[in-house]
Amino acid sequence: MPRLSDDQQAARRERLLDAAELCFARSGFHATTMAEIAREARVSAGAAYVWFASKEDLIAGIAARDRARFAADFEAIAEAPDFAEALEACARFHVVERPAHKRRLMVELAAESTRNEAVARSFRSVDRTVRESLMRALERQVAAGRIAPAMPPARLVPVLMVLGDGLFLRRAIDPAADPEALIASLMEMLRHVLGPAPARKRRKRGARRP
Amino acid sequence: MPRLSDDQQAARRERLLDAAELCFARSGFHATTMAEIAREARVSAGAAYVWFASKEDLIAGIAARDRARFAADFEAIAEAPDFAEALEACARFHVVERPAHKRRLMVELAAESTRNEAVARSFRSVDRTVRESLMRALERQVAAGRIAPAMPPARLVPVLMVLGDGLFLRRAIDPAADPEALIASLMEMLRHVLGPAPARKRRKRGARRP
Amino acid sequence: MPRLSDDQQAARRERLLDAAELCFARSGFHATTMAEIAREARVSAGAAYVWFASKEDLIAGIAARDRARFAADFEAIAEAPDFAEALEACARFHVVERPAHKRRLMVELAAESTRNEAVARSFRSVDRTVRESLMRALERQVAAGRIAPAMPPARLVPVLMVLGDGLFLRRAIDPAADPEALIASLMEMLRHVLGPAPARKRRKRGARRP
Amino acid sequence: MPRLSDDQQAARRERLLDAAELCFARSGFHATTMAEIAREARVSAGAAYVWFASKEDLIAGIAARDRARFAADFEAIAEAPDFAEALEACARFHVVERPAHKRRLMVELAAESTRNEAVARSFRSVDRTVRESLMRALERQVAAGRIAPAMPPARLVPVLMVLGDGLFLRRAIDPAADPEALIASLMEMLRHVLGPAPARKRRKRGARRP
DNA sequence: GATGAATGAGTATTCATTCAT
DNA sequence: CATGAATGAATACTCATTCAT
Repeated sequence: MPRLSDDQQAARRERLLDAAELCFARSGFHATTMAEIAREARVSAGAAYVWFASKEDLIAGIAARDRARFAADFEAIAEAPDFAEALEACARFHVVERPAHKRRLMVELAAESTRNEAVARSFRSVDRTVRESLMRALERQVAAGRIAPAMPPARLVPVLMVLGDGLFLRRAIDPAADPEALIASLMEMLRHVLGPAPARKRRKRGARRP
Repeated sequence: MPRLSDDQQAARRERLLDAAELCFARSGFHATTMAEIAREARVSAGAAYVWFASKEDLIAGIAARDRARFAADFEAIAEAPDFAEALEACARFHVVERPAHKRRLMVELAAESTRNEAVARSFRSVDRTVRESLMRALERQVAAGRIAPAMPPARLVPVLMVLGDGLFLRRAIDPAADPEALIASLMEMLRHVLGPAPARKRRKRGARRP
Repeated sequence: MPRLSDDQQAARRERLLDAAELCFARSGFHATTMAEIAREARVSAGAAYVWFASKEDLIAGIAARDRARFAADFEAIAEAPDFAEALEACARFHVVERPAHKRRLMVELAAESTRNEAVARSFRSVDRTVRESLMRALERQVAAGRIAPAMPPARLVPVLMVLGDGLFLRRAIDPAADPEALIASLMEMLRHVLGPAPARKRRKRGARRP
Repeated sequence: MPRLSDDQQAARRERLLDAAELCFARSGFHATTMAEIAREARVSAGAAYVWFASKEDLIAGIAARDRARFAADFEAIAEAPDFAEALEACARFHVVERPAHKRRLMVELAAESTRNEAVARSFRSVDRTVRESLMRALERQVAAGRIAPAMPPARLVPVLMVLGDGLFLRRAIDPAADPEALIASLMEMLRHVLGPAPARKRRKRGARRP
């Protein structure tokens, strides 16, 4: 049979990952059967094994894709002109706009990361990326005199990451949480800590955003 | 064997809960077999079923006990003289002193709470307790003039909870995180937001916020 | 502790047998647990084992009691003045008046008799008794000139037993069967075969039942 | 392995049903393990579940197949030229020729029919078929003047069914019963009740019974 | 490459039975 | 004698994985 093109292969993988994500978020890794995933992806039971060596590998694949997306978003933040604004947009995207199952999946993955080395690697890798991106962003903004944080970036970055973790977790498991209100409150707190942009810079900002 | 006293019954349950907690934290709910738990508790395979109707019920039992402990800690905070200090002590206890498996377990429980209604109930219940305790604490401190938060308690409490969630999650899954440093940074940020404290500092505050 | 009197002991056994009968008829031997039986008898789980060595022994005990009752009924038939009448009364008692669970139990026991030697013994024993009683009854009635069967007693008795078996089984498993109609039809057929009571007795019967 | 043809699928089911029948008749439904059945059918432990949803479903499958066979036999009787002869042949087939385990199984199924709705349905369905076939047969024979029953078909049919039930049960659980003798006696009784035969034979029979 | 039937190890749960009190 | 907690062997059923077609 004709070998599938790379594009087709990638499409097959994506389709299985999508199906698996849905199923895993719905029932958890262990309560989800390979048969369910195959059904959701509308392929046969054996088909998944052409693209993933095992269920574990499928989980790892999901972690890798999910975390890669995450890392990319934070690298974008590092380049954004207004840090707080970019951070808020990113938070809103992940916590409000993305479908809920993505967040549930993240908690599942977090739990799994303590046992599945491949998943743990994905988490470590994205953590490093996020940390570095945030550091870079903060340092640039400080250097530019746009913020004056109440603590040095090296201490502030872990705090930002904890805030993100908490926002994610809370939103994933507490259906009563109001994400917009939470983001607003967190950003307000954050602006306190990042420090009001010094008075002398206001003009600049005022110029850009009248 | 005549009926066990209530104390003895409770002891049997505790022993099983302890064993289950260990095993669950080690391998996750689904990869842990009832046989393992029984072995860890040094009882027979069937013994668990004398005290818990099912594995699910055992998980729910763990959630209930864990969350109850948590709620109690926060009720204590509400009565403490110095809010920030009490909060910090509580954080340090849960995030530094308690054995690591309790934290891993909490992530596991969080993931499970989206599927197991009994676990979800435990989470909702402790959330309510924590929220109310924090509200009470903040309002008392504000009334006493010991803090002057940058935002009303009703907005601050969710922020505090998200901070706690994040601290917990980060500490549970990131072995590289330095909990003491994190707590210190978070408390510093918090003190910024809670506003400068005691009377001897009031003049300063009065100066800043007339 | 004071040894129970024989009467008390017998009462305990009867109570357990009654409970077991109910449970067994309701769910079958194997789906019934010793715990259910104990609960139904309002004794503890271990109590049954004071009076019966095992579940199997309990089943055998039920078979023995049930079949003994049956054998006694047929011995009475052998002594009755009017054979057909006595037979009909016996059929009506077992098939109409006795509680339905006794019949369901009998089917259960019949199935079990192919596997449980003690139960099989009970069945063989009652079969012998019934056969002999019927033989005796038929021969006496023939000798007395009250019946003139279309076939010799040695051939008729097995037929009667098959009729009884069928009546019992049908009534046990077919809720739509009308037992009174069935008995009437069977008796009518039987009277055909038993032969009309000789002419000289007709007046007597006619006198009794005008 | 691509999808099996319908024939192959049916063959797989038949093989499992055969194995299950043997095992069930040998040890009863509940004492038979799915592993035993699989071994008897020379397939793996999980294979049964590809074709039957559960043990219960397997039992129901046996009941359906067994009863279907039974119903077909009786429909054939309805078409036979000589009713009594056909009935006798059918009885002989089921009670003498078929392997003993089929009869033991029927008692087992009868007991189960009071608890397993699918089995009960099979019994009800075959009962209806048998009843209708017998009715049709009797009415045709009566109309043709070949029999003159001592009671109307509507009363005779239930009697015939009870006779069949009894014959089956007796033969299933009483190893001492002589099936040929039983059938002969029952048929003799039956011929009494069905009444004198065709006109052209009347002289002979009339000679015997003036 | 795709299919889905087949495998068989693995597991939660049940339950007859025991026995310390 | 009675209790009911404890035992541990037994079993229906599941499911990741394989592989013949």
